[in-house]
Amino acid sequence: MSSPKLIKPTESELEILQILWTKGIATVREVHEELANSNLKDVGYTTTLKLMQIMNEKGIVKRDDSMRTHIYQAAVNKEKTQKHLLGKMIDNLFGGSPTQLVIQALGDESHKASREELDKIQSLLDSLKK
Amino acid sequence: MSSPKLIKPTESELEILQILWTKGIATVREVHEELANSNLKDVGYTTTLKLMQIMNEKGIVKRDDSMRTHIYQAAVNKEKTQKHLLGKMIDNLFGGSPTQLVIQALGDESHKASREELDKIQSLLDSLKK
DNA sequence: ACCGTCATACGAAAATAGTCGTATATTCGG
DNA sequence: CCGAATATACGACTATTTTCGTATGACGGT
Repeated sequence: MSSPKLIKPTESELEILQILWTKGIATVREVHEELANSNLKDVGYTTTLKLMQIMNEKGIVKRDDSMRTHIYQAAVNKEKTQKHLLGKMIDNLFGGSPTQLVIQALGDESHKASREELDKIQSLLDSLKK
Repeated sequence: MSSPKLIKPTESELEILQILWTKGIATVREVHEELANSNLKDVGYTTTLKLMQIMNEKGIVKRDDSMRTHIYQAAVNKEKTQKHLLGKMIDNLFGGSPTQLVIQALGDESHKASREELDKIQSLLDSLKK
């Protein structure tokens, strides 16, 4: 096995992971600001800090603590994590059928796919068919 | 608002909901057996019972308790719930892009879509394209 | 009528997640 | 050198989820 880790980030952890995936590396302060600005999270600084410390213990993130201000980065692969959680959702919500999930996702009115995206899906579909 | 309920079933609750969505109605015993047989859940009977009682309090399921053995059924719509949680996942994990989610889902090795399912997706895709 | 089986109710422990207060150390401007 | 600002560490409190033990009542066979 290449990846012995069975990661299951919590919702808060996912919010942090997203930021790290986007920024590559970040300090606690940066992540905290990002959470505060961009969206739906209004917690104290030490809360974010604690979360990231725990994520570090779990191995979800890595950090460079050679300096006073520690530098964090994601330690789990974005695509792998997406796949893993998606697989769980397929099992938990769609009876193991990815097709049902795909149909619901494509039919989601509030997340419409563009023509371009549809084409992208089409070519993936083509390659799966052969 | 048609649906004032913001339902957010836990993972265990989703497992139970799935069974109820499939069977239509079921007793605690039936749900419990199903959980034990079909898959990844090995808990005591009273655990399942308690879960379903809580779900009843939350309004996630309804029950007919006019008889000694109560009969349960889902009180939340399957498609609505799927859509709701899927939308959350699209936002939380895929940056709001359902396309990325679809691609990951179709590429999931452990949940391969059959030829028949691929055709189903194809026709949905066709109708979206026009 | 009695007993073993099966049902629900209920309380509460155990596990997990999220929150923050406070202590302490480092840095920097003056 | 001193104090304000900023960093991490750490313990603890709260809430939620999951789990089960035990009590109690109903049913069915003998």
